[in-house]
Amino acid sequence: MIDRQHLHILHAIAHTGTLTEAASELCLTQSALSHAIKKLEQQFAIKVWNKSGRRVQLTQSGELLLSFAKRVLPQFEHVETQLQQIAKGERGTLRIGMECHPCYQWLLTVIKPYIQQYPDIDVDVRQQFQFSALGALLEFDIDLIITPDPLHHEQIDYQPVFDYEHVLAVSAHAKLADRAFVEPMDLRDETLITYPVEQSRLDIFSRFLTPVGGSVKRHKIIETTEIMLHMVAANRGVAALPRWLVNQYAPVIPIKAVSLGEHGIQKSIYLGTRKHGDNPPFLQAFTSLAKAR
Amino acid sequence: MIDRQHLHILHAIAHTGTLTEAASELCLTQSALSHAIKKLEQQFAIKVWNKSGRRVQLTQSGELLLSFAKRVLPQFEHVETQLQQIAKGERGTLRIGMECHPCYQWLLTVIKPYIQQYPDIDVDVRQQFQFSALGALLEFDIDLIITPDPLHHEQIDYQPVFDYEHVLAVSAHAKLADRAFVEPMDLRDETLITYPVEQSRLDIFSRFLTPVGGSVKRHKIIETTEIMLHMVAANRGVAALPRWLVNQYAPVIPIKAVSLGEHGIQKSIYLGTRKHGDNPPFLQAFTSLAKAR
DNA sequence: TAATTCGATGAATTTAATTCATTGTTTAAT
DNA sequence: ATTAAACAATGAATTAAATTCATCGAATTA
Repeated sequence: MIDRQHLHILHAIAHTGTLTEAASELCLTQSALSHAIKKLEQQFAIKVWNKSGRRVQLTQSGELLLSFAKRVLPQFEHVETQLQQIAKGERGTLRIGMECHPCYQWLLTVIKPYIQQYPDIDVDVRQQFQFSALGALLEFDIDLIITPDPLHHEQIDYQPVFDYEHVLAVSAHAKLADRAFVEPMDLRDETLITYPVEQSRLDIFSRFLTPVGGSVKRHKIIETTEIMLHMVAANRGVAALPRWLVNQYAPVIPIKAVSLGEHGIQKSIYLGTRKHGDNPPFLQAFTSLAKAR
Repeated sequence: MIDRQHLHILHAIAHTGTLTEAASELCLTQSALSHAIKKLEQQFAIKVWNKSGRRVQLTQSGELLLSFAKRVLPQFEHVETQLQQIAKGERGTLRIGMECHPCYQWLLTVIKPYIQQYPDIDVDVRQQFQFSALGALLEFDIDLIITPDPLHHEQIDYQPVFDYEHVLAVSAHAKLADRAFVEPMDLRDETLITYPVEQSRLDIFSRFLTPVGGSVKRHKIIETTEIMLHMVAANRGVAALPRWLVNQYAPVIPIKAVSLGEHGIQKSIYLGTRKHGDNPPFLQAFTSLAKAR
């Protein structure tokens, strides 16, 4: 079997002309090279070089191997450089799984400075795991999940990175728009618009309506934030969303944020990572940057 | 150092999914793969895979190595195939050194059937060694010399492949044109045109003039056959050349062949090869074909 | 002609690769 | 819930391979 070492030997021979010099270049003895190539020659029943005087002269097989060596050895070196960059955290792909729709807006504000600071790190945001990113994290398909609902798991480490209030988005012209906050009973005759998530993971149910036996008139599912907000603005329903998100759209879409209950629903965005495994350095860098923000 | 074996391991892992299966594919134990990659990991301070359940999941480093393996392993296999072809004599370059100008004409008639019979053998005819091909043969720069002058050498084996008569080419209108043969004395007042070779290697001197103390009026050096023949036709001199060569040009250039001496000078074209060394099988095939012709 | 340089080679040695035997997990089956 | 089977990791033992050492012979240089 042709081995990388054989290629190194051929290469060294080619530009020194003698075994002895080539050997010292490779920090080996002349004997080692001679034996190594002899073995290759026996394996393939070829000659790699011929003695010509007291130098060596490559045969056709030797020239073939040499040209292969010149082509392929730099590729090995390149891959090794890349591995070293990965080891030093200078290169890699940060694979992020998103589990919440509105988190994306927040994520952008973190990614922007991150990619400037780490130009050789590819950032790969995957939204297809929207509702089951945990499994993907455990399967090493992603390295980080961003979620407002830190489902407890033995091997996952969560860290809060951003606090916000979960509020009710209502049309600026709705009768609830002037209220300082709403009570569960106020939603009895409203249409509630939510993302397509199981009800137990929607805070407006689990932390607002369900505890006091409240309910809504209708429950409508919408996937995209923008359409959801336009529906709200048109007074076709209300939606529970982060306050910062509602405020961000308020100047362009006539909507208003109203607290859910007297004290509001306090939430956080969490970053989830595997406790064990090979978390690369640039992942730590990302979480640090996210927390500092 | 990344080794070819590491790439084989990565490749096997990738399409089996488990160390155990990959190991049996490579005719090794699971332990061997584990140790081999562990060493690589330590060397580069990386992780190549992570355990995910009881399978194994490649990391980014692992994927990098895998894609490299997929790219480079086929190249190794290709080169090995080429080496085997060389070993079996199915592939190679027949490097021929020409030592005589007129031999080229003869060579063409041999090469034509040869390249049809051996389509994977490149034929490389080098004329730059015209007057010192022997050294090139001993230095392994060529594998075969074609020469009418088999300079004896311990390590060179000569075989005659083509007999011909060395004749004097004269203008069709010259007074010597009607002679059955010329004597050395007839050249006393002639201009002799030869190739630029040392005089001792010119048969007209060594086998015709010098033995009887003959000489010529002038000795002119010309490198190319065509010009030489035109000079002869214009009666500007005479030249010693193979009869078949003169006859070949006679229909288009007004020249005539006259024997040198009553019995003529009989010559042969020889093929010279190294007695020892790595003479490839297709070289033997060439000499056989040349002799059969 | 002698001294030097170089590659080849067999034997000895060192180094590296591989296996063996075992452990701890994970998954599937009972 | 328990057990059994499948799997990867690991340290120690073993085997295989690479490398060196010590010479030799051939080629070149002084």
